[in-house]
Amino acid sequence: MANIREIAKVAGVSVATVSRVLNGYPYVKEEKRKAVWEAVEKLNYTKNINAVHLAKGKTSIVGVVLPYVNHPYFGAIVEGISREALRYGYHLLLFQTNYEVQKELEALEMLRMKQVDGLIICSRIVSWDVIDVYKDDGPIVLCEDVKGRDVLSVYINHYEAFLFAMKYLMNKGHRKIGYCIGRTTGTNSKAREAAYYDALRNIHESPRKEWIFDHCLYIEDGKRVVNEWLALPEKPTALLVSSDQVAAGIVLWGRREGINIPEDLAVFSFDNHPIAEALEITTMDLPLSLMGTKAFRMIYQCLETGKIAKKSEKLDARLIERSSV
Amino acid sequence: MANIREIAKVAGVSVATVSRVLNGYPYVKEEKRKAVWEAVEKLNYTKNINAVHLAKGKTSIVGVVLPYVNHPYFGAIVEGISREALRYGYHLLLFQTNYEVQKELEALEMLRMKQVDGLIICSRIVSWDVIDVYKDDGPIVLCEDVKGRDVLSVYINHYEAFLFAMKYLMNKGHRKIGYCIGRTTGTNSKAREAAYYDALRNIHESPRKEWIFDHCLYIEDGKRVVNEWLALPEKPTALLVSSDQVAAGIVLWGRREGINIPEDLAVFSFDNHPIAEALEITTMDLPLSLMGTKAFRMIYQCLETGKIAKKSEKLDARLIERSSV
DNA sequence: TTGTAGGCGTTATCAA
DNA sequence: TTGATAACGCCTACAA
Repeated sequence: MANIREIAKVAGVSVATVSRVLNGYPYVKEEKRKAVWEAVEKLNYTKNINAVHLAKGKTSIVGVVLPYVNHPYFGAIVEGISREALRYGYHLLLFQTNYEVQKELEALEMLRMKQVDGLIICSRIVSWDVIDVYKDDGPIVLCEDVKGRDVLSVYINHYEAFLFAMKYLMNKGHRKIGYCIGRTTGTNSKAREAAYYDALRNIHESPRKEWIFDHCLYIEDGKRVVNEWLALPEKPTALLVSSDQVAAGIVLWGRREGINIPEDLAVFSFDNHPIAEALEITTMDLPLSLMGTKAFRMIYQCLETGKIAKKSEKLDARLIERSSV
Repeated sequence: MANIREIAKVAGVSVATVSRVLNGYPYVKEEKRKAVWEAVEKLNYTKNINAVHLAKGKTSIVGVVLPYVNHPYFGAIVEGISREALRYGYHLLLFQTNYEVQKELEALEMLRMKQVDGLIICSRIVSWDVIDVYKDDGPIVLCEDVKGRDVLSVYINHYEAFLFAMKYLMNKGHRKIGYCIGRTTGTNSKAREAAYYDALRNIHESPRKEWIFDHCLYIEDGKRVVNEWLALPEKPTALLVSSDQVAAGIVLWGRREGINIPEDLAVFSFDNHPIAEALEITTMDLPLSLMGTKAFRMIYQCLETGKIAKKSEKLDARLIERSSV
C-alpha cells in the first residue's frame, strides 16, 4: 500500500506538500496540486488513519459504554448519540459491559490509551473513585445525576418523574402500589426508589418487599411479574413499571390470565416506546434520544473548544395519559 | 503523558526491554522486569494505542455497518457480534448508515484506511462493484446470500423461510395472502419477494400490488397496515409479515379495530422476538444473534489465520407455531 | 538477556 | 510557496 512518501516521489514534490494537498490547505500551486492528485489516483492511495491519529493525538472516536446493546432503552440513547456523531464526523466505539466492572474498566482504559477521545457512560456499576482516576484523560459524560461531582452529565430527572407518577396513581385512589425495576443498584434506580419511598411515606403506607419486582428489563419479565402478582396473598392495585417493555409484558400476560387493566391492576410505565401506544399504556415520555444527542454535544464541545458551557443538564419526563391507569 | 522512552530512562533499561515487559515477553531478568513495572507505576504510564496500531498495522477493531441501531432486528445481530468480539479482545465501531450510500462508503473507506481490520455489513444499499473495490483491503462479511460472489457471508435462508410460511398458510386454506416488508430493495427482501411470488404462482394466484405493504419496520407501521387493510375493497385473509414488531402492531391495532385474528386475518411473522410470544403470534425463529456471532468469527479467523474455512454459511429459520394463523 | 536503530505513515514547525 | 526534518509512541529485527 502506497504511502505519502511514494506519492511525493511520483508527484515530484515533498511530503509536506502532499499533506497540504490532501488536507486542503492553501499555498500550493495549482500545478503541483494537480500532480499530487494524479499520483494519488495512479497509486490508488489512501491515508493510514492510524498514523493520523498518532500524529494528531486524537481519533475522532467517542466510546459508548452500556450494559446491553439490544435493549430499546439503550438503543434509543445510542440512536441519539449516533445521529449527532454522524453530523460532526465522529465515530462510535461500542462497549457492551453486561454491568461487569472489568468491561467498564476496559472502556476507561481505552480513554487513557487514547483509543477514544471521550466517553459516554449510559449506565455503570464501577464506583466514583474509579471514574475519578480517569477524568483527566478526556471528557466523560454520564447519563445520571452526578450530584455536583466533577464530571459532565446529562440525565433524566427520574426522581421527579417517579414521584409524579406516584401522585398520579394516588389521585386515582391507589394506595397499594408496587413497582418493577431493572436493577436496584445504580443512581437512576436509587432515585426512583427514593421517590417511591417518599411518596408512600406521604400517605403513611409502609413499603412491602414482595411488591418490589427486581430484574425487570424485557417483555418476558412481565410474565414473571404477573405470575408473582397472582400468587400474592395481598396484591397491590397498581404497579409502577420502569420500562414500557416490561409493562407491555404485564399487560399482555395479564390479559391472558384474565386480569382487567386498569380495574384489577393499574399499570403506569416509563419510556413511551411505540409498544406503549399500541397497548394504550399510560407512561412518561423519557427523552432518551435527546439525552444521547446532548451527551455527544457535551463531549464534542469539550473536545473542540476545551470549554464547558454547562456541566450538568437535567431533562424532564412528560406524562402520556392513556388508559392503563 | 509519559511514553515508553521515559519509562526506559527511569527504569534504567532500553525501550526494547520496556516493550518486552509491557507485552509479557520472556527473556527479561526478573530484576529489570520489576524496575520497569515500578517506573510504569511511578509515572502513571499507559500505552498509546494509536502508536501500537500504527506499528502493528492493525487495530483489533471490527466495523459494523447497519441502517438503524435502534431496531430489534439489528440489535440482535449486534448483540451476537458484540458477545463474540468481547471474547477475542476485539472492539466494535458502529456505522449507522440509514441506507445512505455515502455513509456506507465511509465505512468501506475506513477499512482501506485501516481504521478497522474488518467489516461486517448487516444490510446495505451500495452495489456489488463498490464492495469489490474494497475487498482487498480486509475481510468483509455480508449478512446476505452473496450467490457465489467472492466475499464472505453468513445469512439466513429467507427464501426457504418465506416459502415455508407461504405453504403453511396455504395448508390452512389461505389463498389470498398479502405481505409486509421493510424495504423492497436488498438481497434479503428480494429473496422473500421471490418466495412470495413463487408460492402464489404454485396455486395460480396472481399477486396484487395493494396487498404488498412496504416500509414496515416498527410497531407503529402495523397501525398503518391495519388501516390500509380495512380500506381495501377486497382483503387478503392472511398476511406474511417480515418482522415481529410490525406483526405485533398489526395484531394490537387489529384488536382495537375489532379484527379477529386469525379468523378475519391470519398473521404469520418472522424473528421470534419476545413480543411474538406475548401476543401468541406464529413466527419463524431467525438465528440473528448466531448470525452475528458467526460473522464475527469469520472475520476473526480470516484475520488471525489468514485462512477461510467456509466462505459462505446459510442459516435456517425454525417454525414457532402459535395461534395467529 | 539486552540494547541500538530503523520503521510504521502522518502532521507540523521552521527556514528558505 | 515549498521542502527538510523532527516529532508522534511503539514494535521488532538484528547485533551483541
